[in-house]
Amino acid sequence: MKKLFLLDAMALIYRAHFAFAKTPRITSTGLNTSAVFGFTNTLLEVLRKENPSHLGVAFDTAKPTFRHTRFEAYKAQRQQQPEDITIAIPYVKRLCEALCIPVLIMEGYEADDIIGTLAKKASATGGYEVYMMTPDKDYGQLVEEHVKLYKPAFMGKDVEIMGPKEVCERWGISNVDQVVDLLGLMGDAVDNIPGIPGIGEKTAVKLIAEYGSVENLIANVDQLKGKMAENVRAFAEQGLLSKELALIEQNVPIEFDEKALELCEPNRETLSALLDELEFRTLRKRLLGEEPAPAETPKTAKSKAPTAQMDLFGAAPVAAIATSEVAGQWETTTVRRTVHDTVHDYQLIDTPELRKSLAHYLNLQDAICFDTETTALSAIEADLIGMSFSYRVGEAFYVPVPDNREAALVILEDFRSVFENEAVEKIAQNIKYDLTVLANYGVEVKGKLYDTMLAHYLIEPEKRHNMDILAETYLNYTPVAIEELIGKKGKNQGNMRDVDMEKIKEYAAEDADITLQLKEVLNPVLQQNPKLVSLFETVEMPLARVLAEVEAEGVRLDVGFLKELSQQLDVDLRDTQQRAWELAGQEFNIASPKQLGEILFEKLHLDPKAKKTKTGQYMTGEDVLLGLESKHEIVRKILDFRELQKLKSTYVDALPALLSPRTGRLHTSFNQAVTATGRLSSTNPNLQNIPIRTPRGREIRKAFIARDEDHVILSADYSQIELRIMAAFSGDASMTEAFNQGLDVHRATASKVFHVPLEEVTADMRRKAKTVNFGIIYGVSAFGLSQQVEVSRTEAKELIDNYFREFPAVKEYMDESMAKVRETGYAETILGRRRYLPNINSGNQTDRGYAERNAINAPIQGTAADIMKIAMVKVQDFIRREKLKSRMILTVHDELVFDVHKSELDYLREHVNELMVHALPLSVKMETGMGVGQNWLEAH
DNA sequence: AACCGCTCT
DNA sequence: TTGGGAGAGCGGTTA
Repeated sequence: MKKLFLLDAMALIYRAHFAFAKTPRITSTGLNTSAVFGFTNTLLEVLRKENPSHLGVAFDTAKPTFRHTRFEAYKAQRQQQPEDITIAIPYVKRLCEALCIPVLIMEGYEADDIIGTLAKKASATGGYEVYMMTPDKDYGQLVEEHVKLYKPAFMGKDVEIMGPKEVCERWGISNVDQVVDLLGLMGDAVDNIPGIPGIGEKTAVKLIAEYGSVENLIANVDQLKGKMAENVRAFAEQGLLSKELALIEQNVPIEFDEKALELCEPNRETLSALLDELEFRTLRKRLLGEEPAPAETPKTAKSKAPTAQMDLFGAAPVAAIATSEVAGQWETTTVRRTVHDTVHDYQLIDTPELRKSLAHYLNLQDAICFDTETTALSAIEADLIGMSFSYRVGEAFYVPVPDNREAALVILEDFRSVFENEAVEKIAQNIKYDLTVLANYGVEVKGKLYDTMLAHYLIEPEKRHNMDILAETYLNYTPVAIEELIGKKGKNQGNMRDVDMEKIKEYAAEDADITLQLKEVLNPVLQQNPKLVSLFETVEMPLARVLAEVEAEGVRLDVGFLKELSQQLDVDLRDTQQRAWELAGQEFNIASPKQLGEILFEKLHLDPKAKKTKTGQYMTGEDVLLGLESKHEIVRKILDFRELQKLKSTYVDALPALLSPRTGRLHTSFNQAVTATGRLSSTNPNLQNIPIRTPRGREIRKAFIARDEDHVILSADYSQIELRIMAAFSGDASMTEAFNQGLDVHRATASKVFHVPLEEVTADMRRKAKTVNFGIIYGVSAFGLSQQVEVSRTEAKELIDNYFREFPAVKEYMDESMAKVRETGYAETILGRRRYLPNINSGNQTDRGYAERNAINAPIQGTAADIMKIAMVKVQDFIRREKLKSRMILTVHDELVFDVHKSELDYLREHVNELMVHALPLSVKMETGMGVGQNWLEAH
């Protein structure tokens, strides 16, 4: 049986383009090659894995198709094709030609019509197994016994091959022809098929299961009720049209030329030139087996181990350890990987002798790279499956760890000396995770730490920092995906324990190897900026250790209290909903902004000029609703409902579910490499957004309690840290003075701006001044300010003008900040943490404005983060040094929270205050606020 | 998956 | 007259 692959170039190009959206591949000449690269990889993967006998690549034409002529609206409002894609298409065509693959184009038809037609023709000959390669779902309609849908691997998902059975199961239909009925109802945003409003996938599947087709559904519309019946009636024609649009043409006047589709030899010259132009170095090497210029292999740190001869297959570590008596027991696998064309040597270390020998050699190194394999994403819950080590590029070792905890501890003992060796630097990607896992097995990792993720965070704070992306960007290498081992996420995700040892070894060892290589590449970049080196070594790396400890400590949660609160909220919620329904005169989903908007503005006509969002929905945000509060009783009910619903679902019900089964406590996870400014973030759960503003929300803080009767919660927060930094950076005399004299800075500001003595400042004046103070930090405009303070635009402008007149240095500082960014391209904190703001020179005023505000905010917010990070490191050092029973348990941007043993309260409070205030002295002094209580609320 | 809305500093 | 202060994460709805 011959094997024919038909590729939908357009769909694959689009997919590749968006897959690389966050970190596009750019050549030295500025050409974005993401789409071409993605497509090429997909194409080569098929050639390698599937070994087709025939292959063709179909494109759309730029000319209008029969769909355009038949349906005017078709693709009318389809968004403009991204420029990078337009540019990519000719390259993809050239690539196909160089690879001797026919390019299938037919004027007036789209790629799917061509593929549909050829698939049917090929299938009719009886000699072909046809695979249509595309991520598009509408191809489902073409599937038959020997014509299959081939969905390429994507974002960790495996390749998926769908025959008629799979397609029908996927959509819950009885016949693949019904795919078009489904699309007719639910529409398809990508292909600009409108469908029927209000019908999504779920509903469409249900309706087609019952009625079989769009036509039959329309004929039986009387059996439907409510909104659904209305929609189907009103949009019946659109539904039929949509179905027709979704139908793929299978009679395109195109010949099925078997000879032309046969695979043939690439044109090496054309291909070589093209790959050079695209700067696809690895691909070039792999396809043509030659390099334009010998690429330099990264060199590892100088090793103390005996250096062995490197042969082509890099058997160095075998020789290196051959001096030991266990030589010969090393099970060496040397694999020449076709995908990456990389030579490596990964070894399985699974006997006591091998482990001891490995540990011996690890202890001789200046630096080692390691990684842990575990059973869970959450480090707190994870069981160790194995560890990998590497100290020379291309060489790595994998040590499996048994399921049984006792046995696991025995193995860890073999490596305790290594982890606790102060003289050996430890390199890892996201090292906090590994520290936590090992700590749970009683192993403390000592010595200098080097986290490649954090190094990259300092180099490129706004990019992504996961290892796979770093490897692709800096090593031009695609590592084995974890999904290849345990499958995609979801209910059927496999357990790493069940995976073949050889595969785990390759995967795990590779991670250590790659991480080591990344350090070799990233560190020189970091070293170019001495301030970043210092920030990395004295702040970020020590902090990673601190965070691991804080996370592992966790917080005690009063579950009984939350349970009661939940029941109370439930009652209140029902009441509020009932009352809102009565006031609306009908039941509706209050949580649906869409339905709510319709009730408020179309049924109750609360605001004739209600604003809509860009997606055509009424805006129903809190500020809008507050403006309507006096118009109708229902508005208050809706605001109440929203508050209750938020509290219940996001906090009261969610938090207890996240308690650790192991410790019974709540362990957040701090992310040290996500924010653009240097702040930390907190997830699973986010403990940095626990309510405090409203009385009812505040209650939730009562659930965060001290560990027992001998402990209390201590909260310590920096007072006005960002404003103090602003005062210090600008050198503004009166603001500095206000702080250094310990005045209420907002009151002092009001006094100046409104020209009244301090004691005559009213509450309202202070409120306005406070808003301006905050607004300034963010680079506010008059309009934005007027919204916040609820004053007229004129008054807001006056306020700002007065402000700048009274605090001229602040104005100067803001201008200087922007000027500096215009000149250098980045904003910088006091410790040299950078944020790149290329849009500061953009012609687009929205983009430029955003960059300008960031030029002001980033150094301030970032410096506050720097200071807090230093304080945390110092405070934790103090707690360790003094061997206190008290623990740091949370950090919320400018606040630290402790679970304090009562006997240590005064001592700790005093030192925490000192360490925070003097963490990084500025010309404006810092102040803290401290509070103590049985729970987090009382501590404020 | 995108959006809307809402929580925090 | 519409763009119109910063940084985050999460739950619910909708398509």
